Amino acid sequence: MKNTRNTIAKAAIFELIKNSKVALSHAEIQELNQEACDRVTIYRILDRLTAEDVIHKIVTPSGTVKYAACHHADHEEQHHVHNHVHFNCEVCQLVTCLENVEPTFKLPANYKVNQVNFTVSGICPSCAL
Amino acid sequence: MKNTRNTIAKAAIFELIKNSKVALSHAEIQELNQEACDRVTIYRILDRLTAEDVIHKIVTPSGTVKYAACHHADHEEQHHVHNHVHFNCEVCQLVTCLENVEPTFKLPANYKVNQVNFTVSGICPSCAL
DNA sequence: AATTAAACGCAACAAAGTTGCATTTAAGAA
DNA sequence: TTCTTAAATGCAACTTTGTTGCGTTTAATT
Ligand SMILES: [Mn+2]
Ligand SMILES: [Mn+2]
Ligand SMILES: [Zn+2]
Ligand SMILES: [Zn+2]
Repeated sequence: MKNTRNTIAKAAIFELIKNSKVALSHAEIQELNQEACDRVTIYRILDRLTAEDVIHKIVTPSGTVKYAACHHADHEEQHHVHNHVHFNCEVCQLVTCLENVEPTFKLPANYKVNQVNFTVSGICPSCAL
Repeated sequence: MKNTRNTIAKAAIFELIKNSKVALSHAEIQELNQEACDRVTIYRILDRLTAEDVIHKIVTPSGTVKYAACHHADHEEQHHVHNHVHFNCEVCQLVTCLENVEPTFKLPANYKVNQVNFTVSGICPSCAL
């Protein structure tokens, strides 16, 4: 694996994502980070954190990209598959990892799975009241 | 429901999507259509066809948006839920609807589902050879 | 044929993401 | 500690993707 360095910006952005109860977009991260580093740097840090498997990328049906921390045990698996469901509320727009909801499905023969992206959109319990 | 008209451009684009074995992006559609109409018009037609439920939108883990024809029986349901899996090959980049693969999952109480987007990426049978 | 709102083209804009390159800096070696 | 070097950053420029406003065209109904 290629060498990776622990920089201030990387640590700060990881903290933001780890402490958030909901998935964050690039724009939200930039704002939360008080513009402490360049937009481009954030893109690159997000790519690195994703490659290191400490955060994962979520793409909603509307096309917006968000990031959330991984909650699997460290180094438990070489390359974790994020097969849990992400819920995207159409009202509050928040995206949450439903870590306990893991869909079961069976692909036809000879398909090799590397990554899954399960996103469900609708209305979350808070907005349903 | 709002009035919708059958224009030449709309019919042409629907044909392209219907006759394609794989899901198509906006850019691919524009090229296949020989630039016969404006980019903006294509965006609007895709929105209309999606609203009419004759095509559906697929967002891949890499963030690219594609469209595929719906294969459910016409008017079978008021608002069809596209709960089948889409496979995105990392080698050939093609996105295919696996109509027969419908994951089962159970959300916690009080979540209302309106739409799902299940995308699996990896290596397709053709590229695995 | 007349009417009318849907659809269109075009220009301008906005958001999201990428690339190249000079400069800075984390981290291991001396 | 200092030296070394490739990783990481900032900045500018650019591309790709999608949106909006508005005047004109056109499908569909009367
Ligand atoms: Mn995870
Ligand atoms: Mn369908
Ligand atoms: Zn909500
Ligand atoms: Zn393939």
